[in-house]
Amino acid sequence: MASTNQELARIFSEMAAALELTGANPFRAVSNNRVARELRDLTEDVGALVAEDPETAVARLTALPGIGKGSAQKIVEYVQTGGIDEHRKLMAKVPRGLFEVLEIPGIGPKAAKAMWEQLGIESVADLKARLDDPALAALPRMGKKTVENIRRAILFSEKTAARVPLGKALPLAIALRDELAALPGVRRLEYAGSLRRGCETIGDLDFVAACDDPEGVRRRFTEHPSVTQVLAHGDTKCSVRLESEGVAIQADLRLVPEAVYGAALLYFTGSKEHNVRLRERAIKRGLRLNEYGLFRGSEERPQEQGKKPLAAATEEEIYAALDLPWIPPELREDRGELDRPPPRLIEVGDVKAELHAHTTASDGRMSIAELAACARERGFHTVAVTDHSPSQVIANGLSPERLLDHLAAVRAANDEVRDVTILAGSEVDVLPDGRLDYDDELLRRLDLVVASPHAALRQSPAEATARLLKAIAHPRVHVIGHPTGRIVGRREGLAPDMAALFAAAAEHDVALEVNANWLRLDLRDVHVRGALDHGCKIAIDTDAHRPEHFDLLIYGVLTARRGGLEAASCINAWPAEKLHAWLAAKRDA
DNA sequence: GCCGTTTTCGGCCCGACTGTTTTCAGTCG
Repeated sequence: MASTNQELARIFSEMAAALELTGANPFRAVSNNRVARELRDLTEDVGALVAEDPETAVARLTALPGIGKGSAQKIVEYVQTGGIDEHRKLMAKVPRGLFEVLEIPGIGPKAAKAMWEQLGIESVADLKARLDDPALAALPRMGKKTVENIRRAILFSEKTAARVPLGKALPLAIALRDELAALPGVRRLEYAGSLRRGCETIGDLDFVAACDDPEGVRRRFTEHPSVTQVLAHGDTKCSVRLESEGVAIQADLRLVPEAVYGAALLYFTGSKEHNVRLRERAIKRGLRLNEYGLFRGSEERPQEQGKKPLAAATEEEIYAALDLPWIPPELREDRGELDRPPPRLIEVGDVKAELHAHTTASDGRMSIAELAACARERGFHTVAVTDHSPSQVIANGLSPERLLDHLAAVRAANDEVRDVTILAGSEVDVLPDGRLDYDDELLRRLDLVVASPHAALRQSPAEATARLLKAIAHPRVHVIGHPTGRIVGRREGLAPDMAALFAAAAEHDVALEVNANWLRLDLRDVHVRGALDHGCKIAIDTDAHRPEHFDLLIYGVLTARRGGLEAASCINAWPAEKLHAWLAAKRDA
């Protein structure tokens, strides 16, 4: 069941779209979108907040950047009455189907409004039916080519998911990057955009290149075998649609002189909101920032006047000229990163333990020895065997008797190996009512207990909160595995009051997992931030079922970095002695 | 609608590209 926060975020987004479609002041639309974004990222449950005390809730909400008195009142109105009057009025004016028309690349509010008002087009279905109608091409600023582009955009959107999961986009981008970077004359080339920021889904691939032979790189890019359509090919920027390994995605390449590579990389990495903050900061200092560098003065296109930028070659020097330290891409989301010194974010190399992995005893493909070998290959000091508990029938969950046998096998394997410690653990189901799937006596015999919700993932936020709070309070639990059970783009999962979970996890000294599988990434980035603010410990685990799953670690690390995680707060990055002592303390308590 | 080391009113980031137009609006990132 969706949380109040997410419901409200959707409503504010809808109001923004409706405002655009009715020709309202465009800044009002921007503003509503900003509120939607804050709500989406907020880990406190506004429903609970308002229920407790509306006045405090308003104060708390207006303290958030981008939420003013007006929007805070609307949020209260929603919680108290179940709806927002202005939203209802806007919805009565604008057909719902128009929102999906607005989603089509190339169609903005002006075009959608004209189609709707002049031709009565109220949905993508309507639009498709009118594609050959001359009246469509006759609309202002429309024409044959524009209509053709719309037709292709609709076809493309029908066969591809709106956004591609990080785990599919990253390997594709790395392959393309390496291929382009190997061309003669290429001095710098990197992927940028949401991919470089490590976002959980990717809208399109962005590449920035500095090279001696732009034409050669441009040609290789636009004529690449995976390209299905060239959308634009200017001197400095080209855009294509490409399909590869079952992934269909747009890709942009920006070609720049090496002297301004940093400015272009910064610009193309975004986020857009982070860039806006940087430009505002530049203006306050009498400077102007664009993709060609940081310039003195406020004249437009200073690079065309032959003016020399104060900084442009590297991101570091641009941040420095704005009196800022270099900010890691994962933090560039306009979530206050300009107002606090950036942490020394965790890296893949910091992780020295895998604490959530499966063997052939349940649904994994590795023996205990193979699991240990994978850990050793990566230089880990510890790996935990955490097979499923009986409720996971599909996953061949272990009965108490089988678990006891398995424990003995793990301890025997541990005696056989050097330089890796194999821990005997379990991924125990958190049952719908919050009880665990093994009794306490059995749990006491385990080195590590990862408690995870697998079933009843549609229960209400209140039930989910109670369920997970109970698991967190259990004295034998070390880690809560994939706490919400969401699947990126497919299953919403539980929507508990995350702030309440963080407080409890901090109190009971339970670590919260970032499941590194790119289908999960659960906790998600904003949860990590919230958990750290509460003083929680974080685990990053791959939930490995096969050897190659150990390679998923990067996705968990990127997500954790987006939440601001430092190695010290990640139990997988601790030295062996510290980790083992922490685990044992919980068992012996 | 939000916001304020000039401001409680009047601003609100910046440039590339396309397809429409005869100089630029719309869209995108």
